[in-house]
Amino acid sequence: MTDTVDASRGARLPRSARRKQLLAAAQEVFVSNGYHAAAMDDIAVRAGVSKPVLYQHFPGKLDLYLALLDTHAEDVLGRVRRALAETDDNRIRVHNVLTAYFDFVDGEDRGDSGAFRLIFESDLGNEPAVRERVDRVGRLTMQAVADTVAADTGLSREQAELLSVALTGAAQITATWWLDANRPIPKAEAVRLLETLQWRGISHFPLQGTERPGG
Amino acid sequence: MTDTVDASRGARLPRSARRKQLLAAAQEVFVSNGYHAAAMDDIAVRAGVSKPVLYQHFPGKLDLYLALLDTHAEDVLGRVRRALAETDDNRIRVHNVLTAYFDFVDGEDRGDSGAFRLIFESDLGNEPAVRERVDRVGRLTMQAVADTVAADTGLSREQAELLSVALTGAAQITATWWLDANRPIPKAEAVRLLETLQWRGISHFPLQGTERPGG
DNA sequence: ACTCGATGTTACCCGGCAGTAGCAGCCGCC
DNA sequence: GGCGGCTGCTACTGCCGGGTAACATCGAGT
Repeated sequence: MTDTVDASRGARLPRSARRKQLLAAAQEVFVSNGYHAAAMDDIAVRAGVSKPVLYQHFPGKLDLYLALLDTHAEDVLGRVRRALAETDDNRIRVHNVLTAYFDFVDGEDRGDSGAFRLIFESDLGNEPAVRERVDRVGRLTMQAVADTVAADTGLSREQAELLSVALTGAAQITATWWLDANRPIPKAEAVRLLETLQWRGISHFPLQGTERPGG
Repeated sequence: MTDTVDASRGARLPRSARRKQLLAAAQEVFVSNGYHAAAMDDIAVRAGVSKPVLYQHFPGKLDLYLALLDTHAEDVLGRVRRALAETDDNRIRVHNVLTAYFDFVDGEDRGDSGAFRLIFESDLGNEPAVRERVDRVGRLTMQAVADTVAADTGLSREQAELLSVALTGAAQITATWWLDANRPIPKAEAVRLLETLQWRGISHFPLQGTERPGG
């Protein structure tokens, strides 16, 4: 998108501005190539700068990656928590959480091209520091949802967590799929369909005995 | 688990037996380290053999990985398709698909330790050959479900596909989470809970107007 | 028991890339 | 107006790991 390259090759920049620019360049390269296929040279060139400059701002490749990861982890986490806190109507909560995931994935507003892939599709899950951060996002969002589910259904904590994983996981997977499929239907419609699906599924728990065979 | 190493260092084996053994060793290493952190030396040592033997059976690291990927891709795909074909009762279909995912992930019967991670958590998604195979599994399972959903709900193809992604995605994510959380509840109970959630969600589509606010 | 080919081994090559040493130019400050 | 330090660059090192060349060993057939 933004060809930051050769616009200002050789120009001096204050530290904080340079840092932001490097992070932006790194994000583009990491997102489009993944961690392993991304060379530090690529990132430097992308930022219109040479490699040692990168090392003046970040001690190593992993640290650079983690800095990005942390930023976006806080972003999703905040969105989901706000989605739940904004109301006490559970149906609206379902709606808001779905919207949160779709907005996060669809970085239409921000220039943020595909930052969500760093978290949802990292190719560095075996690095402990990365795994810890990725797991943390999943765990905390799930628990935020599970708090409500457990409180309002009377299910055990384990049961509530399983259902919450189903709800947040579906939101994440569908949002990603919707984007990769080039937005086959409008965002609002996608959210509305999923909201109906999930609300019908979760709203009357734990009433048992919905036996109704046939197709 | 099975320390195939040094049991028979130096022993000659017929080609097909050796090949199976190499695939088994490769799977263990790829699963526990991921593609990038797995060295061909590791795999060879794991199989109690030296590196060139590996190259007598597979032209390169990627081919070895793809061979494993193909095997397990067919496995899940077959399980889900059978789950749908075994009945025409849609509620049982939901049950069967969930069971298919949980059984696939929980390789209790086979020695198959964590093979599902190769497909659901590959760290080589940027390699086109890998991406193609992983996408194919997701796409075909989704479409198999979407065929039924579209037929029985009257939704548009795009809408049916979105909901199908939600259903299969939730099955995949919850099964993986359940295993990683060390099976917090029995498999049958997890399936039953999710079956209820999903069946309530999907069964009466596309009836609109389930307005019922409040918590 | 000698040969021949399949099976294995040791020991190497070499390319890619993270990280670094040492040099060059720009700017403010006395 | 030249000196110091900050910003940046070119050019290198070192290592890890995929892939290979050349040599060794076993066993079947005659």
